Amino acid sequence: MHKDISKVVLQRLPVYLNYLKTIPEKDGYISATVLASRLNLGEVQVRKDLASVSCAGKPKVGYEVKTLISELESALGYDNTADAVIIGAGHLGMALLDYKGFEEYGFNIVAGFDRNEKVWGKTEGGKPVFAMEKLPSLIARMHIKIGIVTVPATAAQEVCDLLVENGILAVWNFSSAHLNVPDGILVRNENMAVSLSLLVQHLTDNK
Amino acid sequence: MHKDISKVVLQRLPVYLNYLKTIPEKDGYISATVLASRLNLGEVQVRKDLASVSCAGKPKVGYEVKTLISELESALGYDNTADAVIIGAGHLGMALLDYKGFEEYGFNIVAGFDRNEKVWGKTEGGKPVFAMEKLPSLIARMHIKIGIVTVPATAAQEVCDLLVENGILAVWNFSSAHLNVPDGILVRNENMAVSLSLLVQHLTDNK
DNA sequence: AAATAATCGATAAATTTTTATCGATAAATT
DNA sequence: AATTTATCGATAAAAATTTATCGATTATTT
Repeated sequence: MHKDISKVVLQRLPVYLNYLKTIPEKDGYISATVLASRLNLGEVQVRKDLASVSCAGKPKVGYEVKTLISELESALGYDNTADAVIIGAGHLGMALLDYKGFEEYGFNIVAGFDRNEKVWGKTEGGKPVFAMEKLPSLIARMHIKIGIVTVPATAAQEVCDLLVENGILAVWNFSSAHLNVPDGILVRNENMAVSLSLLVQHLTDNK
Repeated sequence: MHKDISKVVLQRLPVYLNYLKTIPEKDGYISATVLASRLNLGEVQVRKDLASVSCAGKPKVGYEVKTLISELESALGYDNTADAVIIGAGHLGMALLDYKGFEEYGFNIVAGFDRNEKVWGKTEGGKPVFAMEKLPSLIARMHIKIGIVTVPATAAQEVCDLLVENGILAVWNFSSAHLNVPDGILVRNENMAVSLSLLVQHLTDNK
């Protein structure tokens, strides 16, 4: 079986998956060569990446798109059926609540939570937004291990503490605050400015 | 001067910067050792990363936080403000329009654009949302080079083409669509599910 | 049926990134 | 003033990642 796929490869796999779903060859075959040139990647790199997921490549024709897609999906979604909650139902929280990409990768955002009762109810996508008070019982009942923090920086630590108290093991932090957590709790910071920064860097380099 | 900072390092620098801005030692010194343990990174890695930006580290005490912050900021190019526009004023677009992190790091989202006239006007954060028709003139007048695409996947290519036609050089794509662009145009895809996936991976590994 | 062309997948080389080691240096201590 | 301690920064080693090479394989063409 295919295991131990490295981080960098794991980050590229969705690119392939994403692209394969849009191509006209959907019912036929595609070669690593073609895929590479379409995505502006190295031919060997693509072949090696795909090898970590599939062994159904045939010389002269390449990979059957259909099987490759399902192989990528299972590799990415394998063991990933994880539930998560979002704290902070502002624009970003709402956007993530309704983000369709998660389902595709086996993630399920169960619900959002917010202090402000004006946003309680349902999102456009049909996800519920509850009062903060309901958080502990829901986390416990559904054995949720992942919390997504989309509150303002000033409230982030407080929310984080609450999550940890209630048994959350991993925190995905969208606020700009640095979160202090006990050992064993994983924090991943998402900084939009970083991504934009890298984009701009590239822009000024190539000139 | 410090040049040729690699991509991986470039991605870590904002983590340091971000953290340094929040610490109590703001007016004093901090060592790579302490910084590393606080951020759960390798001591040597931190020292090496900082070396690519600063040479003001003093044995026994470490780096002066104040200077280190400004060295990081200038290395990351946060002095040079870059303007950008957002196409698609749904929840995600709105969230990005009002995202405070950008300003803080020297980026300026000038305006949002949307087909739907119901969202024209101002965001909560005071950023304007215009009709699509106003896009070409605004891009031209303000010499905007960066476009952020937050429309549904079905409209993404069309929007991308429009941006490119009007002189945009870099596209930050939040839709799940694969974008075709001419040579010389940079596309960066943001996939939320990938980030979450990496978080979960970590979670299941360490157990 | 044989020759040709395209591509896979494995192996190897090159490059990049991470981690380890260690002497030099500056503050703190004796 | 000498000694100890903590840390830097440079150099080296290890590990991971990317890129190149090449024989094997399979469809296509002759």
